[in-house]
Amino acid sequence: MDMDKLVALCRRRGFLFQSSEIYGGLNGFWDYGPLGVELKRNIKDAWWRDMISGHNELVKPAGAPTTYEMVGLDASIIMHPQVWKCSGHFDLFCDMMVDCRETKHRYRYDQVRGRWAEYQGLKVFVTALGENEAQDIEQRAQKLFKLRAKEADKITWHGEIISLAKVEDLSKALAPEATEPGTLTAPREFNLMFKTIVGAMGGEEDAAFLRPETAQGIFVNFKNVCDSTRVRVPFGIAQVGKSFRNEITPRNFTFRSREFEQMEIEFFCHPTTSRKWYEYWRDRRMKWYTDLGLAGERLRLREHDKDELSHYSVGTADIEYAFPFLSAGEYGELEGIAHRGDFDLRSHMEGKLVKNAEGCLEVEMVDGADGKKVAKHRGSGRDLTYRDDLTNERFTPHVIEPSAGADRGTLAFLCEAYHEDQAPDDKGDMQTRTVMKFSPRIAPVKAAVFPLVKKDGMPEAAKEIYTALKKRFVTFYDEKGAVGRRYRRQDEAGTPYCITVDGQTLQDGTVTIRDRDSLEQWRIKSADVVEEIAKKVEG
RNA sequence: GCGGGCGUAACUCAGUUGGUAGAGUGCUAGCUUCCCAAGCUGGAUGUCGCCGGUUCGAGUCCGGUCGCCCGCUCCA
Repeated sequence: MDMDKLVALCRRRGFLFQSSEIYGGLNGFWDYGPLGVELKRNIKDAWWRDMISGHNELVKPAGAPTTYEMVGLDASIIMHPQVWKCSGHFDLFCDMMVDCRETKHRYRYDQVRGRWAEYQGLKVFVTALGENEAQDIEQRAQKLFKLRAKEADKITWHGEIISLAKVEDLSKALAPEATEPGTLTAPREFNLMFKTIVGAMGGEEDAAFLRPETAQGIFVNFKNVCDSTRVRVPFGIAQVGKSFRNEITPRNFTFRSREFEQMEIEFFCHPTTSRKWYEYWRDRRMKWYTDLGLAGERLRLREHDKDELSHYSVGTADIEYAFPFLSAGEYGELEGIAHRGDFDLRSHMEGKLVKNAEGCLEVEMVDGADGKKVAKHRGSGRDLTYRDDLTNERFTPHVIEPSAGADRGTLAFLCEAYHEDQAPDDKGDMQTRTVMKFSPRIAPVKAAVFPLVKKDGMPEAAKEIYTALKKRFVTFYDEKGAVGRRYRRQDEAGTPYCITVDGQTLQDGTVTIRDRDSLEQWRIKSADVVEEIAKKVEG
């Protein structure tokens, strides 16, 4: 499938527009048009219904260890800045970076390390990356000074290996992959989170951030939900909402946007059953996509390798889609299902966590004012543990996080739906037909109603059917031009069913109903149209 | 962020050595039409991405900027 054709169709038919287009557009931001908003809403609604409001806590679903409860939440986009410090986003997303003009590589300013080397009056701060930094630094210094290995002792070394951040004059620094000194730019702030100011008179000390993920709103409300709803572990809290990240390179249509919408679940369970719950959610979420029509070879479930896992995770799987804009064999992430252990709740209790030498999580400490070690980012100090009031056991729940991208999902459904096939025109010649084969449940428009010709009372009969359908479904009415043209227009919008009033309708009260994919038509009573569409769309 | 390519109607694209912008499709009005886009007759549409410069005159030349595509980089 040609991505350019899909992009053109999305614009032409009103699925997606570039944000602020009349002003030249804004990179990384997109608007959903009249058809797009219906599609995306249908996807979000299906998710909410299937995961939360339609979940029956009395029945154990297939594959689940036990019954469980699901509730929803809608947290604010701007939260207390400490949330992002404890979650780790602040340190990770607000680094100072330096760029190398020669190699075009970018480094974290404080992570580049090196040592002062001097030879024949030339003093250079030689840097290196990786595990063998001491050895690499020596070799790179030799190379820079054009010395043989046996002449290595002609280099005078000053001080120990230190961070580049402690070097004042970057023009004397040899970048990790450069061949000459002085190629690094001045350190620049690198804000992956959107910064904003709270308060009309606020200054820098009132800085806050637009959330880079919805998940933290759930974690910080964990206790509120427990205290107000009588839910018992295991249970999940779900949330749909906008998140914001300054992506380095927004690209590939809406795939990597700076403003995007997430559908996230944080599922809280007992540590001993967490592995089983992880497997349950991984499989459940995969099935959700296939049930909605993302069923082909382009969709896959991929378990992360051990070394790919985040430091706190004991298991992660991605649901991925082979988007047409990716190279053959490459997949883009639609959803990640992560086993996060007790990392998040502990972070908000104790403070920002890091892995220690033994591989255990502990609060990251820094030197305080009086020389004592203090937490780098202090937690809330609130008790976020859970007490099972049947067993009286108190524990920090483990978390399974199925985190889906609503825009990425929408884009995948658009890609999957796009088809071109051959259909005969009124002369019997084959013509290329563009058809969006959405599953009826997510199709933006469920049905279109046409009078075959604009006379003989057909428009009146058609309008009656349209009015009845409109009460329950997004429906489209069209009486203009040749009926074939009207069918084709609906094909491009992905409307699964077209109802046509013809001469026979006026005699026996039946209409034709046309299937978008098979082009088959059959007759039903016009009084049965609403129920017939309901059966097809709602299953 | 870097390098390369590109930006003309809703879409796909023409537009010569600088001289006031065109086609097809689509859209639209009417007619025709009892079922799958190209039957007939009309109609509308562009600050030529944006800003500035050169010029008597810029879609065309120059600079900047924004956006898109490709390759690096980045992607919790």
